[in-house]
Amino acid sequence: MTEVRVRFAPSPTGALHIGGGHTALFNWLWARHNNGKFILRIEDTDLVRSTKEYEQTIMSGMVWLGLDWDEGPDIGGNYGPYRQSERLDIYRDYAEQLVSEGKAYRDGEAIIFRVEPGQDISFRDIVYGQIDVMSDGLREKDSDKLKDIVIIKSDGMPTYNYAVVVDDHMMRISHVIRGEDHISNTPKQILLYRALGWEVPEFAHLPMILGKDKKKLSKRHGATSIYEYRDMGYMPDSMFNFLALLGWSAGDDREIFTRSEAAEWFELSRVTRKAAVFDFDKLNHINQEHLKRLDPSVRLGMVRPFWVEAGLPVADVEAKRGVKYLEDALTLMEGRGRTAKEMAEFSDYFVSFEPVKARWNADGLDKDKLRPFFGAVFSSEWKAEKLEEAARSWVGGHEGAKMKDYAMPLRFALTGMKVSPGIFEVAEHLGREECESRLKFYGLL
RNA sequence: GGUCCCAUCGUCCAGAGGCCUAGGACACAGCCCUUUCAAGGCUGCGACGCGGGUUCGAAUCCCGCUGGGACCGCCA
Repeated sequence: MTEVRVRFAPSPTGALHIGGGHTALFNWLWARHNNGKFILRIEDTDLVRSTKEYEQTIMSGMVWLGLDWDEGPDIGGNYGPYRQSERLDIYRDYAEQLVSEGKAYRDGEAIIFRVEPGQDISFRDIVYGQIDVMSDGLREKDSDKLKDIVIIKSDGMPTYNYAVVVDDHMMRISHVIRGEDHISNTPKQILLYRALGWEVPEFAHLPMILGKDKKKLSKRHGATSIYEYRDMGYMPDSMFNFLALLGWSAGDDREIFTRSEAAEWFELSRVTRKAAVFDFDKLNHINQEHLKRLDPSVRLGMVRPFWVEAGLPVADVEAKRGVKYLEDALTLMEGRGRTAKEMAEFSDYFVSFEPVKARWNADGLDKDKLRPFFGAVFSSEWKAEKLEEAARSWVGGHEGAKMKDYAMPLRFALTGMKVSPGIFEVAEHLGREECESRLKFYGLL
């Protein structure tokens, strides 16, 4: 069996979007599953829209997702160059060859490939199966005229359908894995492979990703670029996991997995044919699951930037109480919040008293009634179990007193929140000194 | 207009003729747990688009219809 070589070939005319990330991901999975090579090729033949900045952005998006490539414009490889704009001579040479063989003709500066009728250009797609097409089907829009294929544009640049064939062949691509929107381009490319006398690679088309309204994902659906998800607090592991599940499954109930597990289990033959809807609820759930499984130190790394962004003195706290204090705070938060950003918002009181004060209001609070309770709690050893014990025995000793009537004010005073982890755990972690100072600030102690 | 593709719960996936009174996950509803909210546990709601075949038997195979989608650019 020949080596598996696949490629992701974005054009640097925009950021890495969800659809692109999905395609790149499946290529990566197939390469890694087969111990093959994953190649990054930049298709920058659209002179006006391509920029180096976008090329950079796309690469950093892939790095964020954890998709590393083995050959590419930045690291080179044996089949470069990996930027189409640097391969112009190659395209030119083969185009001239086609002209000299009478298979293509000139039209001004452009070179056009002649499409002969009556040819069977069917192919077998790994995902979609047999796709039957005749060259007679290649017609111009709203016309019955057969359409020849432009291969070199008037500006000297190759067209997509032509460059892709030349590059995939020369880069020894074994499997062309790309979006379903390319199925109808494939027969044209097969024509070119045949004219050039080259072996046709395997094709595997991937289902499209749709928005909630079942229309192709676009700006209207909100976040479409990968980075927006990073900024919202989604983790690359989750994004990877979620995207992998769009159009593929391991065949059983395994839904939460790592990159290497996915690579191990992945099979092109298990890819679905139906377009998939991008569902935020599912993404949220997957993110939450990954957030739960994270190492404390990694989790802190995810959440920290959002605390900093909110203007909280994270560095000070780290210096004063140690990194472990923050890590443990987040361990307490486990299962709360579906994104790192939410988790940061829900736990700000561990970092600073300021946001607590900002949320505070004393409406309906009977401080005189509360003080004896807090006094009893503070007379206990500063351990969650002991604190709870003290609280329960105080409540038990006062006719008609209910735990929630006391625990809730305590929670609100300490956190400024109506919801939090167990309040005695929170108190223990905050520490006696800090709790005392917070309660005293409000005159509750 | 032409060519091609798709069609199982609201959504993502299982299902490759009998194991399906169609399974799991998300979402939703309820219950349990409980100092709150999550998490967790349990229960419920909920789908094979329609019509013909083939077969002893069809979600699974075939045909038609309907409904979606992609492409038809000197964009990729």
